[in-house]
Amino acid sequence: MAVLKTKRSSNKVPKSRKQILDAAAALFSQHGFDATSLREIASAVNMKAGSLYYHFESKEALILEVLNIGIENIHQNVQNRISSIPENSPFSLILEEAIKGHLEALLEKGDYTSTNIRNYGQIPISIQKLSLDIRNSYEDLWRELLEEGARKGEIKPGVDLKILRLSLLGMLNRTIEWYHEGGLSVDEIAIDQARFFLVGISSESS
Amino acid sequence: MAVLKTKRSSNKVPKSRKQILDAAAALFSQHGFDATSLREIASAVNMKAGSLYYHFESKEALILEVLNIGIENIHQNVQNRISSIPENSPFSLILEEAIKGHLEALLEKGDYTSTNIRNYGQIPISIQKLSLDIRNSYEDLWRELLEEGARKGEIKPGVDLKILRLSLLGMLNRTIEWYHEGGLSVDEIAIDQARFFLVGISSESS
DNA sequence: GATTAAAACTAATGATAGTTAGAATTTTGA
DNA sequence: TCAAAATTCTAACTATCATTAGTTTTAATC
Repeated sequence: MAVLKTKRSSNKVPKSRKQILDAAAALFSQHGFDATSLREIASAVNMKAGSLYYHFESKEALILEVLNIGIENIHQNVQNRISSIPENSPFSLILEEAIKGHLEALLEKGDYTSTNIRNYGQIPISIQKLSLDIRNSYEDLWRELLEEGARKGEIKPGVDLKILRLSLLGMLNRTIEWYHEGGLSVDEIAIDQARFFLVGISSESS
Repeated sequence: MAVLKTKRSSNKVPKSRKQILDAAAALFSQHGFDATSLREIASAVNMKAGSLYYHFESKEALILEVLNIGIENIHQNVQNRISSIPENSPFSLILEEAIKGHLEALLEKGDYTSTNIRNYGQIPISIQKLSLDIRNSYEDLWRELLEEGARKGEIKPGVDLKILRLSLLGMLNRTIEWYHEGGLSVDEIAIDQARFFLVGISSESS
C-alpha cells in the first residue's frame, strides 16, 4: 500500500487547511468516521467535496492527521500538567495531575482527541498502523509514570502495572460517553477518579 | 416514526433467524454498524441481502434486536453471578462477582454484548431510544448494588455513587479495546480491577 | 399428490459515497 | 498590470448501499 502523503508543501500552514481539520475533527468526533461524509466536512467550511482533495489525498489521510493531532494534543497537555508541579511531588499528586490533564484534553479542549478515542477502533487497520508510533509514545508516558511510582514504593508491591495502566486509561477514556457540559466539572471527576485508584472506596482498613 | 416491529410471528424461534442475529452480532461487533453491510451479514449465513427482509424490517431493526439481546445477556450473567454467592456476603465479594459477570459476558460470551458496548454510541438516536428501557434496567442493578454497599457502610461515606458507577462501568467496558484471547484471563483482570476500586493502589496508609 | 404457507432469490431502484479530471477562479509576486 | 501559482469548483464516474416488488423454491398440511 502506498504511504499516505499529506500534501503539505512547506512548513507554513495554510488557513483553510486548518479549518478543514477543525471541521473534520468536530464531525468525526460527533458522528464517527463512516457516518461523516466529505461533503458534510466540505460544507462546514463552505467548500465542495472535491476541493478537499487539494489538501488531502483521501478521506483516510484526513482522519489520520486528525488522529495524530489528537494524540499530540493530549500528550502535550498531560506533559504540561505534570511539569507544572514541583519535582519529587508524591506519586498521588502526579497521578491526579496527569488524570486532570488527560480528561481536560479529552472533554474540554478536544475534538481531535475525542475523535481519536472514539474512532480509532473503527477505522481501517492499515490506517491504525500509521498512527501507532505516536500513540505508543503517549502510552509510554503513562508506563513510565506508573513505573516510577512503583519504584519509589508509592504503589503497592504486586500491582500489575499493565492491567493498572489499561484499566486507568480505559476509565478515563470512557468518560467521553457520559460527560456532558453543565454537569459535573472535569476537575470534580478527575479528583474522584484519582481517589478511586489511589485509596479505593472500601471503608474497611485493609 | 413508526415503531420498529420485529416480524416474529409467534413464540417459536425459527432457526435461520437466530443464525442471522448471530452473524450480525459478530460482524457488528468487529466492524461497527455503518461498516457492516446487509450483504455481508447475508453472505455469512449463505443468503442474499434481500432475504433478510423476510425476518427483519430494516437494518436498524436488526441491530436493535442485537443490542437488546446483548444487554439482556450481560444483565442475566451478572445477576446469576451475584445470586450464586451467599446472601449477606460482604460488599467486596459482591462487587468482585459482579465485575466478573460483566467482564465474562463482555469478553467471552459476547458478540451481542460487545456490539452493544461498541456501537450504541454510533447508531441513530431514534434507535438508541428504543433500547433505553432495557439499558436503564441494567444500570439500575449497579445503582442498587452500590447504594446497598453505601447503606451498609462498606463504602466510604462521601463517595459520589454516580461518578463511581460511571467510572467503574467505564473501566469495565473499555477492556474490550485491549483484551485479547490468550493473554490475561478474564478472572485475573476482574480480580485486579475489583481491587483497584476497593482498596486502591497506594501503599500509604490513608 | 395438491394446496397453501414459509423462506429465499432475482433484479432493479434511488440515494449517496469517495474520488477524479479539467475548467474556472483567486491569490501571489515580479 | 500581468503571468504564474495556488486554490476552488463543476460535473461527472464508479461503487456500494439499503430497500423493494415480484418470482421461484422449499416445506408443511391436508
